[in-house]
Amino acid sequence: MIYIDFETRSEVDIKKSGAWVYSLHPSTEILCMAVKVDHTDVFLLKPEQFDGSNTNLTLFNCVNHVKSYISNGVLVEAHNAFFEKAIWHNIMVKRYGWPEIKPEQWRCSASVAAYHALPRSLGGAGKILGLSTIKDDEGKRVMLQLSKPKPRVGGFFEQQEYPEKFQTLYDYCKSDVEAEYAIANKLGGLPNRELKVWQLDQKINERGVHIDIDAVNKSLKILGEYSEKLEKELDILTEGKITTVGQRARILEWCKERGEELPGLTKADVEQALKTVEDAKVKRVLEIRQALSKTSTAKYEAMKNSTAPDGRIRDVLMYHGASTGRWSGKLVQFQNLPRGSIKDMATAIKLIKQGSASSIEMLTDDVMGFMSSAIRGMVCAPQGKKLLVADFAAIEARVLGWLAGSEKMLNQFRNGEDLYKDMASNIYRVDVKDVTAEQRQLGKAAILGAGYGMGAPKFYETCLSWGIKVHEGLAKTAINTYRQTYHHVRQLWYDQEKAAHTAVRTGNRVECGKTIWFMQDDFLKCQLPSGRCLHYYKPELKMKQNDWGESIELSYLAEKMGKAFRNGTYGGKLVENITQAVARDLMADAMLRIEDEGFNIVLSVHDELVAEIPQQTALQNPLERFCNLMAATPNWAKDCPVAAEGWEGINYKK
DNA sequence: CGTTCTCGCGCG
DNA sequence: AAAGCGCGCGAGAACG
Repeated sequence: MIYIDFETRSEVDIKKSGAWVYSLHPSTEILCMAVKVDHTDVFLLKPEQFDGSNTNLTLFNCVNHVKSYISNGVLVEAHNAFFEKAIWHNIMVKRYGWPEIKPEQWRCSASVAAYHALPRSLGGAGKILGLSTIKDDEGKRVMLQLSKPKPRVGGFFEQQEYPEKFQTLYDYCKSDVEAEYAIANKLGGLPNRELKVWQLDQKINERGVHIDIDAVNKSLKILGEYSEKLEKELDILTEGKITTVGQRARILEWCKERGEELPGLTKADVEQALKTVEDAKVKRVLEIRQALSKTSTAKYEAMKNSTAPDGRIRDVLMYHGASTGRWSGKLVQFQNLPRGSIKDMATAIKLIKQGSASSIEMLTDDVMGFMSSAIRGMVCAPQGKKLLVADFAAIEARVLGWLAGSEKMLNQFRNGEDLYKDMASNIYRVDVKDVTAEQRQLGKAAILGAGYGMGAPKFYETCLSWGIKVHEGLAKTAINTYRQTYHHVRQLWYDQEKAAHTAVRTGNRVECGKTIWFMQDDFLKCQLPSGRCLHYYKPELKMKQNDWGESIELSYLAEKMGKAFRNGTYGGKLVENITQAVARDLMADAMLRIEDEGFNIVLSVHDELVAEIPQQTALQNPLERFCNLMAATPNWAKDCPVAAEGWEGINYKK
């Protein structure tokens, strides 16, 4: 195994453009590369040494050895390998003529850390694992300094001028490789199945998602014109006291001065206030706040910054981004695109491409809403191709029913019954055929919300935030009805909590339904039906005083913003973790099957898959095949009622 | 002036 | 038997 780490510099902001666009830019340069071969000492190469010159004999031999190892297929590990891959392919190979490293040779220590539910960052993982080779803050500071142009004056810090800074950088680079090695030593690699999943993740990330960049540019123009207009109005309206809609404190203060006191400025607060506010100016300010608070502009900016010359954005999926194993998003976060309400996306995009705010204003008075709705459509199939999109139907509810062994719920899904209506009929004690649309809404909220132990007060709040009519008594009835109807689910909360506690207390292996809890090294592990494990680092049981008395709480070590803290957990939460994790495993399995059959996956959004295929294909009915592959269950979930449905088109939409 | 923290918002 | 959960990003405020 070879461990590597690059330090680079560029005019491009990697945070904004992503590693791929960064690595393609002509201003991007390698400052140094640290290499460790197995357990031998780390050595450092500067660019002028990449061809073997300017070195002593030892280093010269090292260079040649590493090149031949790589050509012979040795494994290469990096921390967040996508970055090293991009630099390798676009700079080491293209500029310096080094051999390509094949996809199957790469390993990533960050993905291993993430698999263990540890911090993804090198420093964070090293720190929480108690490794001695932790990152030095001074080194990091210097790295950040040397990696980008000097503030204001421009130009880079050069080695001749700042030899000490460069020495700090070289040491930092070498220590990063040592830290990477230490983490790899401590945690090992991914289990075989997960290695396959990670390799697929990399394939998808390298393929990228295609963007209609012309439409993005036109959208930015429209958004710019329109928000400028509204901000000007805001400025005039408030006599310069408020200049942007993000000025939370100023807005609240200004409203108060005019006799309209708001509890806050959340979406719901503003909606509520708009109903009652008398003052016309306050009303207009809130309207503008509402219109411009949409995150759409930022999304379009992010797309523009990260789209490569070939029209694709790469590295938008983060493997095992959530502790449950779900993917999370990067750069343009494609996991939280607004659903939008545009029916005819193709026509909407055509309109946007005409590029004028006024023509959209003629169509709708909610320009920002329209632009926000159109974001999904920026993702599109390139020339000659089309998108296949499919999603799992109510996957978490199905998995929960399956894990809990609730025959009632499983049969409802197998028979294609409407669970929401049935739930409503039980809550309101009316016949299923008499359930009103409004009653069904509450039934739906209960099915979606009550599965992980939510109590009546929280359920009441949740319903309100979803705009569902409810009162405290009704919320209580709904929660009780859910717990009675699906009592196996409730039982699962208690069983999982007990099993986890027992495993921590005794160190024994504890089977619980379809999962197995056990301790290994410093982790409490929960083995899922797929064989993958959930991880809880350094678990502890402690007495805790609650509203309802004293009880034993399970907690584990987590990290946020570089700070370690104990995260308490309990039955409902564990069941949620397991359910989400199993749904993710079904997705990962589907992805492997689908990619294997020649569909090119470009996005995965928890329960939804987007793939590209040529418009002309030999396949009879590609969409049907796609959905069938997605809904097929692996051996470990044979009796889990999974269903998928989809559509095909040029522009992505909901 | 740059970094860190918090809040709010979008999705599942 | 009481507790919904999982993310990332942008913007402003707070901090140093």
